[in-house]
Amino acid sequence: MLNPERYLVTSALPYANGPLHIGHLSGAYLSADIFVRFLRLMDKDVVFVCGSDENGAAITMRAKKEGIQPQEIIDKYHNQFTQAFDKMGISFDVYHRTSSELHKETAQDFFLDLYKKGVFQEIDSEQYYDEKAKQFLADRYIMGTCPKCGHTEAYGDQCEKCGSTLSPLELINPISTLTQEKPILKKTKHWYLPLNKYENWLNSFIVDGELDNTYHHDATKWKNHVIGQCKSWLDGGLQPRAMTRDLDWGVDVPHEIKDSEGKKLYVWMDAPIGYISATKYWAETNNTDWKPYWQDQDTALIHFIGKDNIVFHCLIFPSILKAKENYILPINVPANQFMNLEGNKISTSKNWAVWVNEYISDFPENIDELRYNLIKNMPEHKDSEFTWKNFQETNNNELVNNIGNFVNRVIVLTNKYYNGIVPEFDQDSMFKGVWDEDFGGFHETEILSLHDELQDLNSYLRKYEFRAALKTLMNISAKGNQLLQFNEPWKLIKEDPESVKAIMNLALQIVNVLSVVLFPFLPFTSAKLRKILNLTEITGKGELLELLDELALGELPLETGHKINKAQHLFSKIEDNVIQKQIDKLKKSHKIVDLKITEPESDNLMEKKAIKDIINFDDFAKLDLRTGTIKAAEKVKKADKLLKLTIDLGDDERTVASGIAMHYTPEEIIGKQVVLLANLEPRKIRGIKSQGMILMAEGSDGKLSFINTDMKIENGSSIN
RNA sequence: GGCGUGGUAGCUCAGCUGGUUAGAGCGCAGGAUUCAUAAUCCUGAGGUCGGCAGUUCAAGCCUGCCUCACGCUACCA
Repeated sequence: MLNPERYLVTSALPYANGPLHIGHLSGAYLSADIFVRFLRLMDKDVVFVCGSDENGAAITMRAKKEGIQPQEIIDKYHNQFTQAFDKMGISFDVYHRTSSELHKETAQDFFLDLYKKGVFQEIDSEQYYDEKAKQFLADRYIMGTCPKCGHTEAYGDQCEKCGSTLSPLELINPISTLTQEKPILKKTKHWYLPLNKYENWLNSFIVDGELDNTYHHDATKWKNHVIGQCKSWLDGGLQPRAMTRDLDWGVDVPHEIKDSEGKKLYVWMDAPIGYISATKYWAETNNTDWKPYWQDQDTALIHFIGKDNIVFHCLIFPSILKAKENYILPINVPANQFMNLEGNKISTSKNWAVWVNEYISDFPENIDELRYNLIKNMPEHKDSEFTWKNFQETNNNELVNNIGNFVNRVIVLTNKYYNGIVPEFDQDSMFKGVWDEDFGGFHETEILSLHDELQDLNSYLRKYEFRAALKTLMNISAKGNQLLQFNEPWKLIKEDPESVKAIMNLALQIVNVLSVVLFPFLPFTSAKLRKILNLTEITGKGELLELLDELALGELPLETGHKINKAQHLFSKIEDNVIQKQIDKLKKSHKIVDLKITEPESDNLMEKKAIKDIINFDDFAKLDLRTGTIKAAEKVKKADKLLKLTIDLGDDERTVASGIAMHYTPEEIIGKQVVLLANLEPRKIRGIKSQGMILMAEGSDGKLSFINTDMKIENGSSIN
């Protein structure tokens, strides 16, 4: 599709469960916004959709924790998101929400249609059910001991301590967080999308860019890490995925379907359809038809996301659309990697982040300055890093000194020499050119070079190379500075005022060009500059296309005789103390959480591990507990968490594999006295025959500690 | 351990299907200049392209092994 008739651009739906940080912006929103603004400048038909993802168990969890209704949570974050995106200049055509009726209908229609087509596999499985609360438990409503790291407060879907993905059935001692009761296993039915059936089809879509042996898109233009991750999944073989869950907050599985009571659509069947419902909402409010944007083959669909969403948007959602039939698929998914902050990963729970709403209130006049830095460091191909120091440097050295200064010198000189009137000039005037020094400069040839430069910028943006495009923009302004420096109009004005007119006119043309191409990147600065130039604001109605045409024809976009306004600074320097304050703030808030780590995680509803069922003395007597000393310890190869220990039990010696490598190094535990459960059935772990188990106490932060005797006691002593 | 992505000047990164003395921006050093927010312009220093081996007339780019970072995954009574 070389020249699509229209574009539909999406940004990942943010989850209405916590505030936005700069990582979100640099991942899925800024890139999409630049692209969309660019398309508008080129007079393309484009719709930019997004919205809040407001369903799922995590929202009810949070509501419960804060003691308010889920609706209040989603309203709070939805409003916060709307405001943050608006202030940051993210120019969605529609920002919708998945709690709306329109979305529910859309998602349900989708599901019902797939159901009627017989796409789903109905699978009965056993799931945890809370008899007291009379409901099936979502993964998030079950807590228990993580089978992988032993963390006692792991959720049914994930252990936040070791980060592993779990299924509720794996949890040891599961507890319902609703009632603190032990849940029972009960049969439940769910509908699965047989992704395995789409494997070949997906493979040619991803690897060759072909759909049913027909060209769809240029797969070589997709980012390596996107194709790489998809291939990795495809090579591993896809499994059917449940499209429904036993949840209490979300879109109901259509009631027409048997056994659908109490079941909700899972996020796969919910969030991406939010793009479609958002488009419908946009069409309704604009009195137009949504269908061409999702069903016409001449529409280019582009998903902007972070790397965590690749599989979702490249494999699962396309499969759903394929099953639905007559929907178009993305021509590209330019996923970004992650942005780190001051040497560490951005983390919401550790409060290591620059929050968008806080930035907005701390720097209400410096929105474009943040946009600039985030674009300059956008993690397009690998993880990148934001530092406040770098933020200050790019602002002071590039925005203020390069572009801001150039614009200012031109405006000041124009006002000084020509009373703010764009001067007429002689086309034959010659001066020192900046694009092609060999031939010397004529106004006309320089304008053509400027035109070429804009074409470069244009092609970078088409390729989603936003860093390179931004650099081209800065290069135009650097050329402007050279033009002034090479020709020194402040000297020349005395000897050759006619050439100065040509030079200044050219400089003004460059400034005018900047006011247009700034629009996708720094929209607020663009508007400010247009005011200084006494021109109408750029709104994205084909202005760049028009500009390119005029330049190619040798016409002057900024007409001679036009009167500009007085000079005004586009940017101002950011001082050290301001930056230091932000760094201090970041470190301080981080520390507070550090202290908290020793307390129970605030997210956990279950404060303490429940006492287990009563056992009788005989049960206890079965345990043979012995003291022992660690004689040797070594890391088990090919396993991150395992240590192979040799325990001295006096007259006996045991080999034990223990999952403590994340907590202790082999060196530091040799010689330590421990308590061993000596009559545990031996088990082979990673090729090692493990004969027993070391007793460990686990703190609420998940830290492990050896159980020890009060005083030194001989090895092999029994414990009662 | 498996899979994926990345490891290029002090910092942040470009380097297309392998082809002459490896590039940019920032920082640094020296010089020029004053219209401009002590801004600008010029020049320069600085890299055995993560390591080792191989394929080739020729490798930053291809192959193998190793290593480090990040992500997914596995082991972890």
